[in-house]
Amino acid sequence: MKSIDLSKISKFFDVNNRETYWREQWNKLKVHSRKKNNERKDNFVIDSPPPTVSGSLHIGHIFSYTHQDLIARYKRMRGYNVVYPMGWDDNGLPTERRVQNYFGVRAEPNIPYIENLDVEKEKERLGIKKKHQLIISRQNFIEMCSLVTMQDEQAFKEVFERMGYSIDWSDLYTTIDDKSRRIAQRSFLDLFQKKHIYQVESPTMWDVDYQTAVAQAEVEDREKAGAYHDIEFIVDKTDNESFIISTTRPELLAACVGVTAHPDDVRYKHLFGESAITPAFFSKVPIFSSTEVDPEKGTGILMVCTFGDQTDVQWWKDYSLKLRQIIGKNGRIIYREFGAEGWESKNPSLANKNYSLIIGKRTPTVKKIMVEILSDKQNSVLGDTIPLVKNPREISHQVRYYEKGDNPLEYLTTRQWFVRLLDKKNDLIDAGKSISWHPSFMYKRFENWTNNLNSDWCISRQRYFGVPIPVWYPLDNKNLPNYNNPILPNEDELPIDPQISTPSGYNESQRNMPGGFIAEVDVFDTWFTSSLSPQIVTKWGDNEDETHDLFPMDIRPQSHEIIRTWAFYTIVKALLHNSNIPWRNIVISGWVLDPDRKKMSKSKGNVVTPIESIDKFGSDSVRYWAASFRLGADAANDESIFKVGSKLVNKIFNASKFVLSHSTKGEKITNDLDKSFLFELNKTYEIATKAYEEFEFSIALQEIEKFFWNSFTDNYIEIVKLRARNVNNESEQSSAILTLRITLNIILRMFSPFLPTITDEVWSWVFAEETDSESIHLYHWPKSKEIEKYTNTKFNELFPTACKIIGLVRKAKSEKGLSLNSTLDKLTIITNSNNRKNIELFIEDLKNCSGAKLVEFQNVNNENIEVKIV
RNA sequence: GGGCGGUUAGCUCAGUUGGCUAGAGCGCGUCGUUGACAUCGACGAGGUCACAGGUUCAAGCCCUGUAUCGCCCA
Repeated sequence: MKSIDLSKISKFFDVNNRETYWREQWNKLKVHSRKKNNERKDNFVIDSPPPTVSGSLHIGHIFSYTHQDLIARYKRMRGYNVVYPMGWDDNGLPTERRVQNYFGVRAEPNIPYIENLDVEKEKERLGIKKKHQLIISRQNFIEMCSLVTMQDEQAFKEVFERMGYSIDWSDLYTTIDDKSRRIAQRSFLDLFQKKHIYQVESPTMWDVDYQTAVAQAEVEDREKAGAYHDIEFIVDKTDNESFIISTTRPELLAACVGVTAHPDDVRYKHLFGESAITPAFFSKVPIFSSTEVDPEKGTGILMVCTFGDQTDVQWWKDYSLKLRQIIGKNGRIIYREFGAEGWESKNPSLANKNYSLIIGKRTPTVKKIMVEILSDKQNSVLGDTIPLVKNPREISHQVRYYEKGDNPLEYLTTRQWFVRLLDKKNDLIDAGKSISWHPSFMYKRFENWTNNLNSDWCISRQRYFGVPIPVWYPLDNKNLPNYNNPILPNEDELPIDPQISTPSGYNESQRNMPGGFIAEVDVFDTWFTSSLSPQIVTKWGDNEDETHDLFPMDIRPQSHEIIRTWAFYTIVKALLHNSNIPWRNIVISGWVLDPDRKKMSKSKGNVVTPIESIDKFGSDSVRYWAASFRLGADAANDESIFKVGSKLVNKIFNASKFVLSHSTKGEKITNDLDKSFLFELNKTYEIATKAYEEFEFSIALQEIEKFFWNSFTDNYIEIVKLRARNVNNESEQSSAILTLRITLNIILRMFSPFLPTITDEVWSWVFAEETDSESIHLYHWPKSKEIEKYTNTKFNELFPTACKIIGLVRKAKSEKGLSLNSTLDKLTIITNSNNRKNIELFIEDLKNCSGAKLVEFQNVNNENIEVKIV
């Protein structure tokens, strides 16, 4: 039996140095490589989140990626072929912004591609100043995005490796690479063929800064200051009755197409069916009733505009109102002419004079101008009273924003592609129910979201760095596109960029020509691609398609704020493409909060990067911190827990030195106390394993740690220390040494998913050779028979009893001010005869550990145990 | 307004189907080091389990309500 020479092992564990060594070693041994063509039941597949690679990783990423890795490492030890891929999400707006600033370029549709583009030289050639943007093709823009993201990807990978994540890098993908583009476009073709996709020109939420449509999932409400403007309208009747509407959006008065109030509202009941005339623009609009109106709000009667909000859109559809769109794609008021068709006015010249004051302005300015216009009684319908009946009343209200945007969303009528979802709510909820959510209450978030969906999924974006929507449209003889008959590519041509590729049956010379074709310029919503992470990893539809072996996947780890996006859309895609759930389990990590309990975010400026903590405490300690929180629970970025982790690492290092410095030729565990101790180990093993199976790794960690520190180092080692050195009783000695080594071996394996570096370090001293397993991470999870074969149920209580007595002796010594290793002339144990019989089984260990020269018993008829020392 | 989660020691958190005197780590106090470890060990102080009712032989845990913090959605 091999043992170690204590004098050759350093006093402290050099974390940083050994981390580097072990990362190289794991790569060499291919510890994290998965096998292909394994049967589904032997694989454990993780649908790991591809981080957005614009910017840097923060400690919150490390928190949740550690949770995944704990599961990956555990399952690998359980004998599964663990498929743990990684992706980089480089697709989308954050990258676009960076590239624009970094290179000073901007993409636009219909710009020719330039091979080997050198931005500096091209600017010089065209005489463009350095700080001005060069307009380039989408393809060139995508190439630059790839360049920029590559640097981040390298940095991310280094942090992930430093943390010891057992990712199989051979499955790496990026959401803009050929494979992802191909599969995203294949997804589109499949959904199109299955008639889940449609294209329509209709009011859609629009961000005026990014100038793109956005989906419901990307919208957030923000509390903003606003003001009610009370404006007088006139009923279009001979007696000139008037009423006052209350609106927070006076800038849309020119877009007013109706007036509505609650059907039961006695104030306005008699008006339904009549028409009203707007001030300033003198449009005649219908007055109708709607139960959607809250009579308590404002004046109880309101104007309907195209479009102020979602209900305006609904009223517009339900009551077939006119379309008067006045806000352009850039958020500025566009040119309109009152008096023209659709823009009828009782006083076109005054209407146009007023309107000319707001053309080209943005909404905040328009609000102010409208207040001025409406403060002039000339602009009232009858020309006699001021239409703005009182000063605007300031309020605070919820305003809808694109989550990445700085200005409120507008509803613009544009042509967009949609995936039909509203008819699938029940199927989606059923799918969500058949997935196990960890923690289970997170399912409610999904259910609420799905139930509250109010629009189909808008998947087209008017952006550049994304996956192109793979369609063309035929052009008629007047050069107008026929959007109803899109031309789709063949599947084997994918991925394509319709601005570069030619549809079959056409020549490139027919591009943009009458009778020819025109390319779709939009790209997909980034979620359209990221929601395919399971299909991308399994290479769905490709030649080496692994769907059969890997799908549905086992777990989806993620955090809770993207349940409505990433989890939701992934469930959608799996349902529509595979008629299945994407994964059996979804495992949700909480957030990392700063010490003030605020969520870390770049905008708050409270982001902490992990590198400093890893340098200071070592990655095992950072992993310890992440592992000590249960799923779904938010965690504070608390340095004191990193410290606890590094203390544990150190303790493992030292205890292992002690245990492995002993060796024996014996092979039997004969001592009953040793057996009783192993029974305790078995209990810990069972609790930890069960917790792990339920992804409750924090409980597993807590149990293992408690056993290691309290039972093993503080008690068992202290109790058998002298016996393990006693060469005069070989069988007793070897029983102790074997117990120490078996226990250490099993504890190390149970700790190894949490603390992969220190456990492999210690494993390499002796156990690697004994087990013929060069890394602990290649060895299997402990099996209960490894422990149970040594236990003997008859004396299960011996070890707890021994701990109790040792505790009492320590307390007594402490109270007398004696040092713990002081000797005692006599130790008296006061208890009943049954306990006495048990204690006598380990009386020699007890003498050794307490320093007592003599142990006496005092018989009482009592289960309790008390001690006296002299 | 609807939904979800939290509220336990000075701090960070456990407490699994109700069951002995409510736990851990950190911090604090006292004491202790020549052989695994001072990045250690021992002992100790510290809690009306947010509040109010209720169910029960028994409630931190179950029920009702309230307060408060956070999140998701209108």
